[in-house]
Amino acid sequence: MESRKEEVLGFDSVRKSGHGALRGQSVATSRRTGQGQPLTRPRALSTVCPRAGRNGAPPRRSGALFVLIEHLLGKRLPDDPKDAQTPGHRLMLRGGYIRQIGQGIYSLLPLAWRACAAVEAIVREEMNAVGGQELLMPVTSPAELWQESGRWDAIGDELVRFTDRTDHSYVLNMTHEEVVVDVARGNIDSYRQLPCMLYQIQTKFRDEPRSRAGLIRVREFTMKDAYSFHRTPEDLDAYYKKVHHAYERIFRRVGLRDVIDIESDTGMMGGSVAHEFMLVTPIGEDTLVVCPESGYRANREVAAAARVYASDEEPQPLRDVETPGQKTIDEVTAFLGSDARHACKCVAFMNGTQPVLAFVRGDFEVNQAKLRKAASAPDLRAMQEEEFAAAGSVPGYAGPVGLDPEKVVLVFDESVVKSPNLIVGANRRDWHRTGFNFGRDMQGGIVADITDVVEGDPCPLSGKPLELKRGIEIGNIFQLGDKYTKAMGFQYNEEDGTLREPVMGCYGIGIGRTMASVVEESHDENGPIWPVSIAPYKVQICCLQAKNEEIADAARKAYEELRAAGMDPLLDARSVGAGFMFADADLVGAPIRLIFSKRNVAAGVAEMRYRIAAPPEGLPAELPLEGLADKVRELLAQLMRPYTFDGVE
RNA sequence: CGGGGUGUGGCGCAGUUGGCUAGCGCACCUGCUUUGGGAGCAGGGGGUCCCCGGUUCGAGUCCGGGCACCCCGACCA
Repeated sequence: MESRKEEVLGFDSVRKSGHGALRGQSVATSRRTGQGQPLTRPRALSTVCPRAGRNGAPPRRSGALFVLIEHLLGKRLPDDPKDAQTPGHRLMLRGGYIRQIGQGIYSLLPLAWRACAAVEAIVREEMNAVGGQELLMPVTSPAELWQESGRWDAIGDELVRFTDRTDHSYVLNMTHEEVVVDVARGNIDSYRQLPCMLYQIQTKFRDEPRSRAGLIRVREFTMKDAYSFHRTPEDLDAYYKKVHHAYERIFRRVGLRDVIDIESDTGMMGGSVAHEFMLVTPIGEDTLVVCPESGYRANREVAAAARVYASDEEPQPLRDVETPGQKTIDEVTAFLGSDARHACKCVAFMNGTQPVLAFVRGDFEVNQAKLRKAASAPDLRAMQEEEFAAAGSVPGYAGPVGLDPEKVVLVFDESVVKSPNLIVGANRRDWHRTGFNFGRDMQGGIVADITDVVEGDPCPLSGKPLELKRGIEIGNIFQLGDKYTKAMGFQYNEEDGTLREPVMGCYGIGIGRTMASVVEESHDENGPIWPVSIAPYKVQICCLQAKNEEIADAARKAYEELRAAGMDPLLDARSVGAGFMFADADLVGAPIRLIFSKRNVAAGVAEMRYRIAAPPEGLPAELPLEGLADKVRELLAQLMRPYTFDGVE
């Protein structure tokens, strides 16, 4: 295999006259295809000797190894691709970071992959630091495992299922609770082995109904997922806090600035306590509720508000009123000369075949995550018009009075329970009722908070106005409890000889999404501004006037010295205009740029440019070529400081 | 799954009521000249016009059906 590879990569086939093996047409022919395409892989890019450079640029030195920008796979474009929506997506397409292959499915080209690899390295360090053991679980798993946990039925189309040639059912794992519990139950028998944390960095597939914004929301993605097992909920809780802290370190180290942790919904993962780590950004898909006063912060799916519904209105009698053709809250209240605060909105759902009607005051919106939890209705979907009859109601005129609680689940928001004299639907066409008072006109049903928090609602902690923000979820942590260990029969021997199920936590980070979030947060119109910690290339050498032997030699010498000193610079010695070269360099986004030119080389210096969000004071504008590598290394160490903790905890 | 939009070389686009060999800019290749923020001249290569069917002497263009991708919504462990 090894010898074959060398032969195919054909280092010796670099032709004197011109192109490197990667571009050349005469490289070894692929035996399989016979089409004469050079068989290459990205790895080869960093080891292949480059071409001599066009137009008589200096020939390569024998034995020298370069990473030349013309060998860097990924075409950099002057125009914005039309499908790009967010700034980060646009720059990653323009810079040749990613290539879309289908809806929500991308190849990561070398630049993106290098940044992701840097993110992964940081994640590994921090997971190892909290005692994690890395392993690798498969992309697929048999249906039986998911039937054991109950999620084979509980999860919808998002879980991709398929059968093999012998008609056995499998899934593409969208998460790995089932698989990791299987691994753990086969390997952990004793309390002595607990606590235990296992993690992997692996591909997930979720058949999202809609992907968007490049790597921000995709169907196939790389995720770091970690799972911990504990003897007691207290131990889980303590460990959960440790991972929480590790996550803060990770997001700081990858250079994300505006990340907050918020309380979140546990959704179909189950469990009790959960937090999400959100990059706060207007392009985010989640709505966050925060209180600057108390520090309260939560996903809108679970956020609470301390609303007050005081009213001194006298209860009015319940009365039928004709409202021909008036269906919406706006229409009905306008027709009756009232307002949305005096109306009761009914939103109709189905949970499988079970009708679920949610009642909120007219000026609020139903929060489906809250409703799902309150009504124990995991499969909530909007009710179709033709399903209203079975629920005993009429679209546009649905109201709480007169429905059969045996057939219909009724959920009332506090805003309805505590507000007097509401306008409600009469459950017959063209009729409403006024003067509805919960308690007098309606008993029973489920009473719960099922509304969205709105801007300015009082904070549950401080009572001050809440603010709404948007965010991208880049990580989450859950306390799962014993849901999976119990369902899948994972037991261990306690000290006293009894059999017990461990309690479990799980902890995810989207690797590609984190990398893409960095670009969303840190860029200008010319390209990403990479944090030094995850920049695909930390140093780029730009050699202007590369046809001049002396200048090119100086640039190449610097390149070799930097490499020898353990750095991995990118060398651009193309015979192109300075503007062209700098524009490309901006798209690559190396934080440190060394510029070699006639006047710099004559002065015995490399000119320094920095692509850094907040450059520290006193960065050198040039460095002497003498001892350049050491100086650059020191500079890099200095620039890395904001992304490390320097032993300070 | 609903609503809207787009499919023409690697990217961005033009292509009239159906009519000549399908065009433009960028990118790419060759040569020369240039070289500090996307250079100039000359020459050159690259296209199943998303797919299938139909109408027609003739279809990128008209008709029917499909597919893909994007946006908004529904959905989202």
